[in-house]
Amino acid sequence: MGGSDIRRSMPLLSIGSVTMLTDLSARQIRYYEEHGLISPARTEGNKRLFSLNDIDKLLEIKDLVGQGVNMAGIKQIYQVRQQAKAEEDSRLARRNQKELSDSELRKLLRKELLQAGRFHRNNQHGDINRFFH
DNA sequence: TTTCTGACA
DNA sequence: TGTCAGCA
Repeated sequence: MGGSDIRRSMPLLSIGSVTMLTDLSARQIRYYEEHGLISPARTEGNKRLFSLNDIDKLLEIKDLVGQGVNMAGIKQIYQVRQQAKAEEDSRLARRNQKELSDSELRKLLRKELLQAGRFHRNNQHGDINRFFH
């Protein structure tokens, strides 16, 4: 995820601009929104504002439709896509949690070793802390 | 003028 | 999906 995602999700295009950019009809664009394929922002006057991400998505949909894929098919594709996304997220979450656990473990080990060292005389071989971050 | 929602001779 | 109505 780049830091420029905010720019690509910035709402700025009217439906008129989107029809010119995608060559899709306003009817189609609204239809795809009805089916949850896109979620453009709204102005105070309830006008739709599309982002560059929306444009990309609409172009993908246009391709799929061009390949003869119907609404049900397109929905399935996005369903699978978001499911894979969710699994990836939880995978990363588990990894991050393990890293945190390792960090806690290292902290604990250092404490134990330092305490054990106090039973001997001053570290004649240098600071045991050199083994830690 | 453009966009919005709803409906269908 | 197109298109028209009636609003804002």
